Amino acid sequence: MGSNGTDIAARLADASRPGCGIERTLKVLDGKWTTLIIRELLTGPKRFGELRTALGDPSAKTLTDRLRSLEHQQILTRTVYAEVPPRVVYELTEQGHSLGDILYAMLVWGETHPLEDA
Amino acid sequence: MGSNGTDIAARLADASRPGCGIERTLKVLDGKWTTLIIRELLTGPKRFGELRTALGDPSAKTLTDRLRSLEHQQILTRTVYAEVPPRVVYELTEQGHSLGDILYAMLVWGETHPLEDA
DNA sequence: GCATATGGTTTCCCTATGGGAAGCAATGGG
DNA sequence: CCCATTGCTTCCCATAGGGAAACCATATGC
Repeated sequence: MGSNGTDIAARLADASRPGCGIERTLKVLDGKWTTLIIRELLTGPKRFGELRTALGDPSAKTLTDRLRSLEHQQILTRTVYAEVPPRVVYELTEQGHSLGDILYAMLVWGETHPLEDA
Repeated sequence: MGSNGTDIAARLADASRPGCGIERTLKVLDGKWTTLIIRELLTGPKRFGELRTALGDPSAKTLTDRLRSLEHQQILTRTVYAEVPPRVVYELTEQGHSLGDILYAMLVWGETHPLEDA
C-alpha cells in the first residue's frame, strides 16, 4: 500500500506538536469547499462561475470567502478583466500547485478505501 | 517542488466529480481534531487520556465523537481492558495507517510553506 | 428605457459544531 | 464511608459556518 510507514512515523514523532507542518497545512485547507476548489484549479485556471458549477453550487458567499482566503494565503491569484460583463479568473500560484501532492495522496487513498456509509 | 504536476493534473481531470476519491477522503478526515488524532496514533497506540493531553485538551465529548467515528469507519480499533479504573486503547488499523501518506504530504508541505498569519 | 449577463457584496438567518461542566460506573485504598 | 481514577455520557450554551436572497455596477442588445 503506502510507502514505508516506519520512516513516516519517525518524521511525525519529530514534528513538535504546537504548530507542526500538518497543523499549518490544515489551517490552509480549512473550510467546507477549500480542498475541492484546489482540485478544480489543478487542471487549469477557472472563472468564478465555472468553479461554482463544477463544485455543485456552493453559495456565492461561501465561495467568495474561500477564494479570498486562499488568495490572501498566496495559494491562488485573482485576476479581474475590466470587461462587461466582468470576468474574474482564479489561478493557482506555485505554492498552490504544490498542494497537488497532498490532493493526489487523498485521491489515491479515497479510491482504495471501501467507504462505510457515514 | 512536488512530483510531476502534469501527471497529477491528468489523474485529477479523470476523477469524476460526484464522490471522487478526494471527497471520500475528506469525509473521513472531517472534523476539528480528526487529522491530528491520526497523527498521534501513527507513532503507536495510545490511551484516551494520552490522546487528550497530546492534542491540547479537546473536550472529552468531541474527542469521543471523533474516535467513535473513526472506529466506525475502520480507521482505528478501540480496545477496552476490564480494569478499574478502566483502560481504553486506540490503535490504527491497516487502513488507518495508510493515511500516513497523506499526513506525510501535509507535513512536508506545511514545513516549506511560509505561513501568512490567518 | 429596460432586460440581460456576470461577478460579486451584503444582510439575514438557521443549523451544526464544538466546548464546558457535571454526572456516572466500578473498585481499591485510606 | 468517602475519595480518587478513567473514560465516558448527557445537557446546555456560544459561536461559526454556510445558505438564500437582495442589491450593485456596467455596457450591450432590443
